[in-house]
Amino acid sequence: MPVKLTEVARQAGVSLATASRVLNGSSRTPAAAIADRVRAAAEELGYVANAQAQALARSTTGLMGLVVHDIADPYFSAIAHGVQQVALDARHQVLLAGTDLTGDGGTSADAELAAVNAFISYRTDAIILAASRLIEEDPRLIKALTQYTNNGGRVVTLGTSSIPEAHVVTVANHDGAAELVGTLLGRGLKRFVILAGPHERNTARVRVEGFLERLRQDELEPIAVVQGSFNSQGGFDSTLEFLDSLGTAGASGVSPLTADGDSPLCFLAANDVMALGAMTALRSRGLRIPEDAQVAGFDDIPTLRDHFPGLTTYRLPLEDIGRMAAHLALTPLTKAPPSVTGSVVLRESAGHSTVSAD
Amino acid sequence: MPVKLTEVARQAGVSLATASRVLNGSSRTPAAAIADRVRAAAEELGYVANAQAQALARSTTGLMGLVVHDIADPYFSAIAHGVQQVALDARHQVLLAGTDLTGDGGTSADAELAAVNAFISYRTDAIILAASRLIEEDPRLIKALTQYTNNGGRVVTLGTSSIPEAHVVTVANHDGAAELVGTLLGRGLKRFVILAGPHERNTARVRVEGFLERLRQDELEPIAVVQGSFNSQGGFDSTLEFLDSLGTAGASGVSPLTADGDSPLCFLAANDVMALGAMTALRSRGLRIPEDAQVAGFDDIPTLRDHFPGLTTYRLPLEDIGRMAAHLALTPLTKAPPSVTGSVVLRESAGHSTVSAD
DNA sequence: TGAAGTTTGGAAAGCGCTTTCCAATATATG
DNA sequence: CATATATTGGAAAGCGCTTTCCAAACTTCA
Repeated sequence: MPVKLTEVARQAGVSLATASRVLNGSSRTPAAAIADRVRAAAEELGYVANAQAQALARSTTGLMGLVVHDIADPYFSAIAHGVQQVALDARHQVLLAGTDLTGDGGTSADAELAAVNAFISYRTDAIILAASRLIEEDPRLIKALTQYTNNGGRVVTLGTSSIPEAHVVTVANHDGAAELVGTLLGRGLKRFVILAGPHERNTARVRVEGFLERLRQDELEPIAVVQGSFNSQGGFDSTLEFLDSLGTAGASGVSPLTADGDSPLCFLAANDVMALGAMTALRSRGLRIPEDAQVAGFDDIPTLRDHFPGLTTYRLPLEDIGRMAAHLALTPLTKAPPSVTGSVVLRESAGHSTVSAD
Repeated sequence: MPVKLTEVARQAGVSLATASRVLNGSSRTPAAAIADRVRAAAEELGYVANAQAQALARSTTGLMGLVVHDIADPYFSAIAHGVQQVALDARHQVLLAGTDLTGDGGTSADAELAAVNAFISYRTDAIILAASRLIEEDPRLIKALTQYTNNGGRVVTLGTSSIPEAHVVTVANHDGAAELVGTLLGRGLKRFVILAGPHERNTARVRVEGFLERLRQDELEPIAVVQGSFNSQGGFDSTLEFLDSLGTAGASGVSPLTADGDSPLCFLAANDVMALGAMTALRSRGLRIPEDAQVAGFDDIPTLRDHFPGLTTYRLPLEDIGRMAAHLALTPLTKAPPSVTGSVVLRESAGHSTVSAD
């Protein structure tokens, strides 16, 4: 039903080949007079090239697939934003899929596999896996992606992954976590509760390891490590769980978490949204931040800008990460594979102007 | 390079037609024995159908295009999330574009046109325009979309639009704004500053009109209407601008905004992110919320869950809106076009437990 | 058992482009 | 002026599928 190149060619009185050459970027450029006629005809008829047909003929689609976990999570949407920028510059379209949507009651690994298969089916030129990798990759995923790369597809992952042939944007999850703890230790904090994400998620696990390692370096142990889902609710639930586990033991004073002389208790969350959930939980129990309890996150998601009290965190340049991933996805890697580090950002929620560090 | 149907057919010892019929959902189902052979061959070779070729042959792509403004804005990512859910159920892939990315220094209207043209080129089965409409639609956009719908494409917009043939998800922007103000008035608030979004954006404008109309109904006028961009920064800047415009006039007490006996000043923002920016601005001037100034937003974006003080707002079921839009995009509208209303959510930032309403 | 009806698999014609050859014309060279 | 060399437009062969016909093979029923 849409007008096709044949019609443009007829209208311009040229052959199909000529029309194709002037309209859709070929190495050969027909004479100016002819070209103008073709362009005029296309304009008049409102011709829009059929990208599907072009893809079939060119065997490249101009598509790039992006797999996130939950696009409504600021972490992922920031990355997606970065990806989009590069895609736009490279005149590529981005196909988006989320692994939090498990249509048929499957796991998020199933959702990821389904997304990847869909992308492969659409012959995307590249696939960016931004949803955090699992410790144990699904063999079906590996198989599909291996075949994909063998066929010329490019795949990019964030952090590290056990996916062969994947280009990876290395992120300082471990070292950043350690650095964050180091800074907090330097500000006099000593008592930590770790709000860990799901253990099978690499990023979550690696960050927690970074926390623990740095603590060990100072011969410290966290008071508790609570596992929770990798979102606000997870931070909220874990925090409540921890508070409840204290039982009536600490129900004495205004600040049940701080015995006299103790440094304040600090919750280290595996990411910012968990930290925010934790703050909400603490508040719901009437605890003041940072006086009664402190909180630190990881990522520095953009929405933190308007949070109060400000969340101490480790800043990752999320949009840059998205951009790098997209670059890696599109261009045959010239320089060394990118490695991203961030920096500690101290805000009111922890280590900023604590009682002990002032 | 990827294995194709011909190879599967050969391997299974059947014709191309048969292989196609068993693998890619046809109305005709070959005999069970044959079908098994074909499936086995496909599995063994790792066959993945080429969606581009299918699209060409079937003249339907299974794609749906989603145009948002800024995917990193929680408002849009919530909607996108809803869209994704329906797309997944309908086995469609979603192509994402953002109008905040203006590659070649164009306007966001240019970006939207480019996105729509790209979607048309990829022959998406439907296009959802979630980026807020302009008062004055770009004629090129209208032309492109009209041709698109004439060719069987479906287009969906949010709010209202002057795009002919578009299916629209009506949203209670006006009435919701009025209701919100009504509630605040009922709680004793009388003095308002409106943080308006860009006037050319329909949603922003309509909400402000709702605010104004309800005020007028009580023979009230806002103290000021400040224009700002439709994001956190816009709310921040507008608020500062307003505060500065007060000059030294209010620099006397702790709470320069409230003369004795006055009800507190309340900032009405055209959306939540602006409201959050406003709160940040107020805080930066040492003003307490809600004691010194109050704030209300619009949307109830999911990230509000963890904000403190809680933002009073008008809750819109954003994911539902996304879902509805996607439904409208995929199925030939059976019932009446959907109309979405929300509800006022009172939180600490305004009208919740104000001095005057307690 | 034969005619009519019903399945079932396959051949081949597209779907809308790109691109390789080819032929024709224009330009340069001896 | 004839020949060699660029340049340019067009015919046609795909790209990997779907789907319409057809024909062959079975059923069914009188």
